[in-house]
Amino acid sequence: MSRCVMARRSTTSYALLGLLALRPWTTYELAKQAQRSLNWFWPRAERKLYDEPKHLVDAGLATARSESTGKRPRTVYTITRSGRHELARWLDEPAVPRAGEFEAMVKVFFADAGDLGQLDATLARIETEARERIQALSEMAGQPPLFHGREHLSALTLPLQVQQEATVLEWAGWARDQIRQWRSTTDPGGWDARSVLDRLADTGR
Amino acid sequence: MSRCVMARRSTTSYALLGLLALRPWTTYELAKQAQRSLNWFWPRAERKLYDEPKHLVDAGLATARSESTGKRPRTVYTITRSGRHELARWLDEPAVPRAGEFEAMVKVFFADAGDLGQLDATLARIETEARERIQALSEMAGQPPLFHGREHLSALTLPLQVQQEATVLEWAGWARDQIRQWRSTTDPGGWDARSVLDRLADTGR
DNA sequence: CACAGATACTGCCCTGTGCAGTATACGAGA
DNA sequence: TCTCGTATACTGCACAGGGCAGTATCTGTG
Repeated sequence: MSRCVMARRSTTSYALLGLLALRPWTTYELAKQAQRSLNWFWPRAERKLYDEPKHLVDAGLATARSESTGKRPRTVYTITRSGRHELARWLDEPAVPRAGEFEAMVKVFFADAGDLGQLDATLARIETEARERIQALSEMAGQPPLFHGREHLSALTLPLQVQQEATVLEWAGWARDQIRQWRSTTDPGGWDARSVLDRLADTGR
Repeated sequence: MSRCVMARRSTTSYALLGLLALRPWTTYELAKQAQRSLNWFWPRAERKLYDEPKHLVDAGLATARSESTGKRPRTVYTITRSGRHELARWLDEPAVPRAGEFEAMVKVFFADAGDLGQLDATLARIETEARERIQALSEMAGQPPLFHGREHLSALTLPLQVQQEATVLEWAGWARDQIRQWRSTTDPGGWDARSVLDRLADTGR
């Protein structure tokens, strides 16, 4: 049946297994739901979300059932007893460290290759994005829950997402204020970088 | 010489091009420096950092010079005029949205597949990691700068990194406090999830 | 009845990761 | 002088993941 039942599953596998623990889903529903709920802390391309459930079946953690809507086929996945057990076991493993990709910050870090207008535009886009995300998150919080009996878990995780965005928003505003004092991207004029860094060095003490 | 001079470069390419704009580096130095400075907002495996400079040379954005330390060869990369121009042009492009991977949050979100002890352990590990990172960042801030004349850019970017970690640290402490009021991971008892969510829904207004 | 938008995927090529493997260089201590 | 640990300087391989294009059917609205 399957060659590698014992292969270590990826985080993406476990994330989908977590959704399957709530109820059975078709691949399409699973992909959409993953993008709605998991995208904030475990973003994955739709393409990937179509492949993973097959691996779960190979590993015996889920079963697939072929159904159809008229002439169009669809696959419904259901978690197995072994799948629930494996999910609970996974919760014990220490997680891989947090990692963030923030291309705009690369542009800020190398701002001295361009001019102040470019830097301010980058910061402005960061602000706009953060504002939009806070909006989206607060709308999510206002809506009735997709699964009753799981509101407490949303209420535990959502505040961090919102606060992360608020932190970015506040920082971008501060940064735009600071660079107004600069002469150019290579010359901050009288702006005191050292005192900012020294204050950070103190927070670690 | 090269077949795809016009291919769109990846963010990783531009990040390394940014480092090359500061001074010439050997591949090894470039890889180490990228992990020290860029890892916070653009993390990439060392393996990848060895491949990318070759693509930059193919695209005419850098030149490679073979040197040697005794019998051991090494390659020194230098940015070209065309490379500096391309880097400045890239600063104008809107950046791809921020994306974060946070496996521990997946474990928190699916905590109802396990017990309160597992959830608390996950939150405790998040706290420890955040504390260690704040420590590392504040040590970076305290050290003399690697390039003089670039302190202002570190002073602009570092505060966000520190504040992000502080936000995670604070949230994890709050979350541990909250779950002490829960009966189990599936039953929060009298804990009022709704009021937390309603407060978040208000922040977006 | 047409058409937009949702459903339900697959193939291809490229980027990126983890790990193992292969060397040499160099300084500190036995 | 020899050894050993650490830094230097990479490459190969298998697999995870992303972006995009393509294919086809279903359903509700005008």
